[in-house]
Amino acid sequence: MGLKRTTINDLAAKLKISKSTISKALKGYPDVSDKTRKKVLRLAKKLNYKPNSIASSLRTRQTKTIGVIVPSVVHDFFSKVIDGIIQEAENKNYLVILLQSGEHADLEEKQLNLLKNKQVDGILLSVSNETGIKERLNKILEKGIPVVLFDKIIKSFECSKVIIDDKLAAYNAVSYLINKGYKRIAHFGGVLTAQNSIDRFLGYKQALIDNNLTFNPDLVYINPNNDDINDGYSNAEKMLKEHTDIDAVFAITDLIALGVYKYFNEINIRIPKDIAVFGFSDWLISSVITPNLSTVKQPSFEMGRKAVEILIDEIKNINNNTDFSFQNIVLPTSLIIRKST
Amino acid sequence: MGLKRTTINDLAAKLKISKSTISKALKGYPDVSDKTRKKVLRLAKKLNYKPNSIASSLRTRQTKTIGVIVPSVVHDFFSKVIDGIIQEAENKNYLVILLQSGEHADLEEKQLNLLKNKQVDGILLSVSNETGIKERLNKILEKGIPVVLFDKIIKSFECSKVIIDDKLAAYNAVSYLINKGYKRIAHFGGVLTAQNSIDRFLGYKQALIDNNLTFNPDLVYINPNNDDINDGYSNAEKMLKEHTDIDAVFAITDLIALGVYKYFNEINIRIPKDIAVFGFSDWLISSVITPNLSTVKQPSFEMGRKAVEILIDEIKNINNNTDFSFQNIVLPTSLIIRKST
DNA sequence: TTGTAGGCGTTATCAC
DNA sequence: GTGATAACGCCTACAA
Repeated sequence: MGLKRTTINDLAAKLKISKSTISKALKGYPDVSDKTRKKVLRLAKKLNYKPNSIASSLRTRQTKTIGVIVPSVVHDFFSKVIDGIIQEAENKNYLVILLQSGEHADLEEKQLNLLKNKQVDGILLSVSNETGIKERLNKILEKGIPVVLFDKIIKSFECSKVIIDDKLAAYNAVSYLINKGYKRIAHFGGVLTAQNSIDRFLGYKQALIDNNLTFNPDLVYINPNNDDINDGYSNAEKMLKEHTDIDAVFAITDLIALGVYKYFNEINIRIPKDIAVFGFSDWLISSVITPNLSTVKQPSFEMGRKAVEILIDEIKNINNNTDFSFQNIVLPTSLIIRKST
Repeated sequence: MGLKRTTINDLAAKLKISKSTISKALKGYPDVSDKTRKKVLRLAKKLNYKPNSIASSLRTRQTKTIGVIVPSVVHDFFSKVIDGIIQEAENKNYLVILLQSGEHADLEEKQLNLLKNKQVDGILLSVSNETGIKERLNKILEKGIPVVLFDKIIKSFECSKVIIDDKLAAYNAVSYLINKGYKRIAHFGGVLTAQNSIDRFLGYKQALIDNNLTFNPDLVYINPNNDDINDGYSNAEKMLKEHTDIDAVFAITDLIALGVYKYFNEINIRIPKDIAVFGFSDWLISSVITPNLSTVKQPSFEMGRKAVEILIDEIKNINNNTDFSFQNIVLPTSLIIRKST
């Protein structure tokens, strides 16, 4: 059976060279003669030697692996972020362990511990909507392992972050609506435990105020799940029961906007003629539906890529005992204006 | 500095108990007295002891980690499969390392080797469209590590597989079109190096033949990238230049169908009145576009879940030296009939 | 330039 | 019920 993989010891035995020399030859250390290096390399190839990275990890305390936790993978935005993460990690010779919190703080905590036990070199996290994460994070992450938060962050947690300016993006979107002449603008927001929900709400509110429109809390509808079309659907129904003069909806995500579309379609409300709709995130779907949806474009792939870049820099700095300070990267967004507004 | 994590040795030193006993106590072995077990557990908790799974892996030759390679993560279908994979793996206390081949056989091969070096306990793979994979797979995977292929498989490679019956699903879809009265049905297929492209094409062809319609190779349009709307778009344009009598299109994926939608919209061809369109995969988008798209529903989450289940069974069997035979699981699909046909 | 020796943290075997 | 010892495969001072 060829079941046993060849190890450094096997090479050493066959070649009658000490295993330290083998190791050095394999890793291209300068203090090995060309002759022996070649001998080693040749046999290594012949016996199909592959380093056992577990053994190496135990010894060097580096796994060349990062852990990633997102609320969900089945998600246009997060899947693109993950794409960026995996690709950049691979460029830098890191592997990615992926976990989904499902927006549950308990699971998130458990997963964080799993990753630590697995000795990942660093963690990328987009936090769940549940509250009280900060204290847990503090406790779990106090010891040495670098963490970079992206997209869904906790402001007060001290670490590097890669985000967009949710407040500004929302502000711009709503300002655009106002400039277009819409005056009774409802907001279909998220639960206000999540920082990005808060910021998008704040941007909405500020845009109204700065444009001398009154902010009316009654026009704010909370969607328990940002990514559930049904939430948008039922809030649209609710809104139209309570108000007859709405002329635009600013939704926290494209999926909520889609729920609005669905209900409006059913009762023959025309978009944007009767009521305009603005989304957030630019899901694939948004450019294809009729009328296609105006939305906020987020740099998803780049967010993942950048988060990895920062994380790996921090890992290196820690290994070299180099001082470094946390970064707070704010990636630019843009409005995509289409037919729904 | 609390930088150093507490180890079994620390516990042993503090408690003046040998580390072997500590280890046993920690893992709930029966041959440890209640008294010492409690002592150990208490101190472990107090010092926040967490096992180092790397050390354990080196010793036990089990990493409790599986590797997964898919063509792409930004993909409605694969993201759902991955969801199923991660969740089932987590249920069984396995972690998932995720990699994307981008349909490149070279990268795929490199990644397979990476995963092996990382000592993953098993691999889940959905192969790329490029050819010649089988020989490479044989070479890479000859030694002991179990592999389960899913969705995009290589028929002749000997291992367990989790798939759908692509040919039957396509056959059913096209038969449905024929029964509805459509007679000049074009196929927008994929490159014929991929088994599922081949099978969907074969299903299309067989349905025509069984219903006494002539199969015309000119009505088959190949899309280099199954998931590129633009391919569907340009083939739609090409098709209408070459044929004026087409009354239905059976597309290999919903995204190709969307490309068809896009072109038809631009030149005011009405779906399904002028030409019907049938998709494959039931992307989220398909239920929302106008007219919403008839398509084939695949059990994506379940496919991932089942693949993990089989893989972990095989891992266990190998560890126990139990014989087992490869499974070939064919998951059921169904037609979702909507407004586009 | 090469080799020796020890250890990373855990687990398994065997003796006490 | 407990402990001594070795081993998993690799890396790295340090010595020769």
